[in-house]
Amino acid sequence: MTSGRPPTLDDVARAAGVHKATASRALNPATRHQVSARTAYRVSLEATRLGYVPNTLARGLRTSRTAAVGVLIPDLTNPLFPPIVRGIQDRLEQHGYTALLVNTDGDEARERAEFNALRSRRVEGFIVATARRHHPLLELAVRERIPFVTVNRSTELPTVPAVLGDDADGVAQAVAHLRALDHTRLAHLAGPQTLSTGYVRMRAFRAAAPGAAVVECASYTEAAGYDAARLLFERHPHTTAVLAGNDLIALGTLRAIEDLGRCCPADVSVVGFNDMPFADRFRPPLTTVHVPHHLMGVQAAQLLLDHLRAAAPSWSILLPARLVVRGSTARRRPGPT
Amino acid sequence: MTSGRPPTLDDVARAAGVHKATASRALNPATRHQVSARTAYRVSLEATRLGYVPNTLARGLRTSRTAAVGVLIPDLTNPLFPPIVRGIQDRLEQHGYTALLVNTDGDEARERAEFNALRSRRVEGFIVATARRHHPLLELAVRERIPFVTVNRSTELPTVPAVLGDDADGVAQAVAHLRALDHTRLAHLAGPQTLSTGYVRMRAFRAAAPGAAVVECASYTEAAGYDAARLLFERHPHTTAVLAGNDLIALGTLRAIEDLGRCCPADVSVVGFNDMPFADRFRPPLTTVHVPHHLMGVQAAQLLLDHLRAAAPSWSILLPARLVVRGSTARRRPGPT
DNA sequence: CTGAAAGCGCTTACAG
DNA sequence: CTGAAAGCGCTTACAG
Repeated sequence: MTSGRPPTLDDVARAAGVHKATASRALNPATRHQVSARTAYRVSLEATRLGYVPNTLARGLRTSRTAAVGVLIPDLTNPLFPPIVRGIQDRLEQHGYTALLVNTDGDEARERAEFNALRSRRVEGFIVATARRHHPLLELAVRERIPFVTVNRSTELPTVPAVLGDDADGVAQAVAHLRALDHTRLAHLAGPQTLSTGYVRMRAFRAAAPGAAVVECASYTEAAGYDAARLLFERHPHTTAVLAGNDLIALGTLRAIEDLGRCCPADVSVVGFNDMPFADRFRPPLTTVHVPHHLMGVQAAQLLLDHLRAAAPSWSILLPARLVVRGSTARRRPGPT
Repeated sequence: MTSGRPPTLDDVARAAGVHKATASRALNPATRHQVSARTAYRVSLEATRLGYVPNTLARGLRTSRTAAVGVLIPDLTNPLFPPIVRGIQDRLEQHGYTALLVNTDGDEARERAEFNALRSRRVEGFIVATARRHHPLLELAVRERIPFVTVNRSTELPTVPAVLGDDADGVAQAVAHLRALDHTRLAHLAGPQTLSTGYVRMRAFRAAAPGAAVVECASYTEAAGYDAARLLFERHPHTTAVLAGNDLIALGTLRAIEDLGRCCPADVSVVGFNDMPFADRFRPPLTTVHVPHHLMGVQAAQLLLDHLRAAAPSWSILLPARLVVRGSTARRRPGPT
């Protein structure tokens, strides 16, 4: 029954008594009409009988369309990325495409190596979640006219389509919320300024709260958030409200607050960014800016797909952000301060 | 500078003044020694100068080795899977392999379609995290001698290598912990019995706590955990300790306890399973059985790789589970019961 | 409507 | 050490 190698188109053709070119046309929905109904039927029958699975590599070699795209993310275990990736996969799959996913861990050399590995698999384009504001590899990609879009983060090259959350608006909502709770001594624990998210959120914060304290975190991690928060409370002990660069930084901030013998939200309010999965189950439940990550992935995939079909100039997409108020923010306690 | 199509091996060969067969040998580390040092150097030089990226599809077509494996998971946004996938990717990458990842959402038809799509890309084998105890598709894969291993869950076919956590031991530890806290009215909210994890944990619970209440959840989700917990407390209101089938079921249980006006851990202790990311940040911090998911992925990838190299009969791997005690379990309150 | 032929970009026995 | 040739499994103008 099962021979050593999987059946080829030629095997199917022979079994159906036709030439492999005819079998090819019969099996491809786009060319089926070029073939008599009877032939199409016989070929399909033999194909299923033999368990024929077309060889995508061979087709790709011939047509130079692989129906694969590369997806670059920093780290899949960062809770931000699974929903984005899932959105990408869902939309790609609808179009018969496959995502080839790689982690870069923020390492430039590794990113370059992975990028080339993906090119050697002849992906038709890239979805990039690792963009930095200045990004030599992406400059190269632009020069070589390699189709790509960025997601969540952008790069400071013109003409690169991006799918982003409306970070500036999210920050404005967060600051307005804290103001409405009577907080006057605000601070921002900013994400890395090499990343567009860190930069945009910080600028929006400065615009909304001129003169307020800002400390930059070394990375978007709980540990970096903890360190930055310690520094912040050392320098500005009377801070009563913190806008964190993202939810992981917020988690680090919560730990720092606890270690300092203070309490969130009684003494200090904390707002995160992203609304990561299970943020509502934390202690305290995290007030945070929700960004529609799954949708972001879907839109990024769609944008790339559009780009691949028509070489037409593409646009960027800004998705709405929305403050979600939970337990980590409270009215400022009227006190001696 | 940049022509329309990417440079081929023949372009490089011509630029270096040799035949493409020679260029091929020069560029492949395994055959470089068949070529003079001078030629090897010249070819490499031209390759980098032209920005040559070998076409993996063409190579794969010729050698029938694609250096790709398919990975089947239920849903990437389930927090259990990112660490496993990351482990798989890390080990695969070390060997120059790539993972092709697909989500099945527990849908059998979809799984079959994805499976065939992956076969059409000529993956060399599969890592399956979607295994059910009875699994027609995997039976087919065994019959057709398609190399695969299962991870986290197993299937009831002999000869299929699996990488699993030691669930039975994890359950034993959890029950011992609850007993040590004086709990006598234990209950288990079991995972689906169609899955090896649900089945094995339930059997281990029955063995450790004969006669104790067991309710099966419809799925490994928070919602199903909530429903099952409501049912449990209706039937067995005096339950003081619950072992949940996994952490998501535990989260549903916590919500049910709250809705019933009771308190965890004061009234009811809850133990989860898996130690999902940020389980320590929940309210209350979740006592749970830690399973080394990243390592699990690494081992699964290694096992498949071994399998691909030597057709030798392979083995299974059982990784240690370890109870992590946090805030959701406490000594039973001496009361009127 | 169908077949014969060429070719996508590689690798690898086979000669020399 | 190097080259010429065949072939992996498809698709697609080109004839008929």
